[in-house]
Amino acid sequence: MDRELAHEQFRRFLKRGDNRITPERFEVLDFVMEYEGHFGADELYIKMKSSNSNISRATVYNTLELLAQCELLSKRNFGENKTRYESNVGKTSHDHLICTNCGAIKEFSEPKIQKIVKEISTEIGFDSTGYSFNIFGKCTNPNCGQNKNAK
Amino acid sequence: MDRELAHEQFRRFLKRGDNRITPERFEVLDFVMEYEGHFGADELYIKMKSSNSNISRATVYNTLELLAQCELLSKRNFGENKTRYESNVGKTSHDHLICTNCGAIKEFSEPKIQKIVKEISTEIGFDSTGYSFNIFGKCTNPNCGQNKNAK
DNA sequence: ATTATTGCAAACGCTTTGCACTCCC
DNA sequence: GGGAGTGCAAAGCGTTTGCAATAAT
Repeated sequence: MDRELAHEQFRRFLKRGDNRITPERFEVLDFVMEYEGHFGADELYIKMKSSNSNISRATVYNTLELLAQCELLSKRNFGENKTRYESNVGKTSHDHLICTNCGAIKEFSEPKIQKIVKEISTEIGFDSTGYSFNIFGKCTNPNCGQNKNAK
Repeated sequence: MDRELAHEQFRRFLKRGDNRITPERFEVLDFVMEYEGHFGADELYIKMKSSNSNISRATVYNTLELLAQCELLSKRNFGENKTRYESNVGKTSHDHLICTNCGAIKEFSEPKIQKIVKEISTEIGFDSTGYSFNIFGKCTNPNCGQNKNAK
């Protein structure tokens, strides 16, 4: 089961790095896996608090960083000056199209990109650990532009 | 001459959008073109202030947004939750490798990326206006890791 | 017992806002 | 003269920090 595997992966990661196994860290992981789509760190904190968790902001922020290092979580940035996260559990790697008009986010996979990342890194002399690729534009949703959440 | 052309391009852009031609806007443009490499909005504001300009923060931020719309300026995000800008005057389009260890930024051009952006946008049904592509990793500079500015 | 981790609150850095004044059209 | 644009200061927002208390090793 995904949840157990994720816990196991996180536990191994923590031990490997001499980090302690704390209930708070696994509580954060559980909330992360429940999330559909992308979320901000503070958003997750608020959500946990309103579910009667006793977690602190600092712990949420720290744990998200650990989960990202552990690759259970992807860090994204959609050009809004805040970090967004997305669980990797049960998902394949992908990139995003962001509608700058209504805020809609669509996913796509394009294997050529990984290849390009490798080629460029080798060419320039760079030990690449990841990349970020976003396409911005306007989506074809007929209701596009009615969403007040867009910038 | 580049400076005159840029002014002319900005002037036309402003008129087209019913924006006013103000000395402050061209003052910002001049400072932008002087900058080598990437800079933050506040950084530019401070620099202008210390050059005895009477510019305000609000005007700098507003004008940078206009210059980006006008395509005299590129907006970048290197995963630090702040917007970075880079003058397009006298430069060709490119993307970046960011060293997460020392903060070094290298540029590269890869025409395949534009092609991919077009293909994906068509496929998904999306009217793309731009993209952002960053590769993260570790550079091969022997002094890498000694720079305290890196995250 | 030791010391990493936690919760809390306050500070931080970048950006946006509200307002009265200014000056482009 | 009207209203977009300006300068200023303060507020906003996401994130980080310092510290005493707690709990994993």
